[in-house]
Amino acid sequence: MTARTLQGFMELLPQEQIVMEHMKSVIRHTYELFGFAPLDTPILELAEVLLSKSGGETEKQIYEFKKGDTDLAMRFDLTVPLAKYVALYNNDLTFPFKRYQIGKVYRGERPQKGRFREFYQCDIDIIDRDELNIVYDAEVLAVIYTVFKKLELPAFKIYLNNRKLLSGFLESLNIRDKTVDVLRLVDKIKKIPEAAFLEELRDLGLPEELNRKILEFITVKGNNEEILQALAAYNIDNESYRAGLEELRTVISQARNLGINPQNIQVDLSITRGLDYYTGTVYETFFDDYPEFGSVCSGGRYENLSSVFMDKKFPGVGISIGLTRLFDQLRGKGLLKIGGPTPNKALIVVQSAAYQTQAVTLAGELRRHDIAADVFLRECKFKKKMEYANKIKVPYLIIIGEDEAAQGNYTLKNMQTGDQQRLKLDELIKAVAA
RNA sequence: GCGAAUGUAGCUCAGUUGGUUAGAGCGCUGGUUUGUGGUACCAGAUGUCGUGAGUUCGAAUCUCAUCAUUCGCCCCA
Repeated sequence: MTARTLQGFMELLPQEQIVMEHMKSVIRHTYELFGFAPLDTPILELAEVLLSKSGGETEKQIYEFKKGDTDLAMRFDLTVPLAKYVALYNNDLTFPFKRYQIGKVYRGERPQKGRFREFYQCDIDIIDRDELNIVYDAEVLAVIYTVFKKLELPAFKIYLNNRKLLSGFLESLNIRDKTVDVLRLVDKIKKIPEAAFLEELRDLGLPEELNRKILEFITVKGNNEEILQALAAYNIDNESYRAGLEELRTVISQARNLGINPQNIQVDLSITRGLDYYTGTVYETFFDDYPEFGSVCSGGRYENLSSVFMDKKFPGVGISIGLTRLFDQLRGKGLLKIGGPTPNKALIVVQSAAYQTQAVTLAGELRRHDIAADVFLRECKFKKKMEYANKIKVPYLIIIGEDEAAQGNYTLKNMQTGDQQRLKLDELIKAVAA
């Protein structure tokens, strides 16, 4: 029997896991800072629930199995479980309902770079009844912006668009029936040359003249203000188009009021998102210098979250950080500050077993002062104890030996600088806590 | 689901037209005399060369199969 881990499942060493947990904690705290409440739903659900609103692609990738007579499935994302949750508890929830959820989701697809079968999604969503204020679409941007800033990530941009613009535009060209196909193609524009894009449009049976217009429309360049102006200049007489433009304008201006640096958001009309339940604003986040990472955070607005479960209307807007991908790609580029494999601030070592009692007592004292500390208990040469302390990269080493015991003090060694000093208990605690 | 590539020590890899006991660096273990690590020096361990079969006097090297991994496409975080 050889030990191995399934492909597409991430497993980390302690020094990496510590960084991962830190990122999770920053995300969690930021989400709560914006007033989102925590939510946890089961990893397993009835298959019929998870497959309720999905297209063919989900069915192909979802892990599904039978236990007894029950058809079960592992959650594919956190949005469908949220839809079920809202349908189930809407009478007990207070709207607008803001929730966050950080959890693993499962997709049985072929693992590739940045693609996992088990990965963390860190979702936020705001759900309301009947109508949801458009300003929330800007708030979602502010949350992501704050998280990325706090995580000290490389330069990034949140690209946004409004689906109503393109669908209104296509409607005005009288090719509304091709909307889904065109959207799928638009999503690929960054990956394929323009000629190939035009050819694929031609394959849809659209006339050359329209195709040029579509290409021109989705590749409008400029800063946010310039793009908004260009969109207004199109002067398209279509209700959906006008609504989309107005929404986009509001989101941009409110984002500024929320304190987002305009450098970090960019209107991009080629962002459409594959998932067909989005109806308005859509988001995707990329790093300026690492486009190959793919989108590390995306989402959008949907008009009707729980429609498959009930008649009431619940519009929402949400976004999700793909934490596993984010972590994996940053690690691959050496962009993570990976430290030692221990959360300990101090390690206590004794010169000989005779001082074990003092060591254990001191550890208790440090922990009562909220200082993560540990006693090294393996009996070996003192040199080995030093090597251990060095290897786990613990910031402080506390030594107890004959002299210290006699004088009733401790030797505190800063492992980074090598400096050491003799301190009494209260001085020691102060020095380590600093 | 479709297409392509790659499998040699824990990791990254070398291994010359098939030729004897398969190598390097990093890491790991021990040591350089007993209260001090990170540097240096010395020594050491670890491989059924992915697996199975075939060709050959002889295979890490050639052929086939198989498994695994990786990279594209599709779709997505």
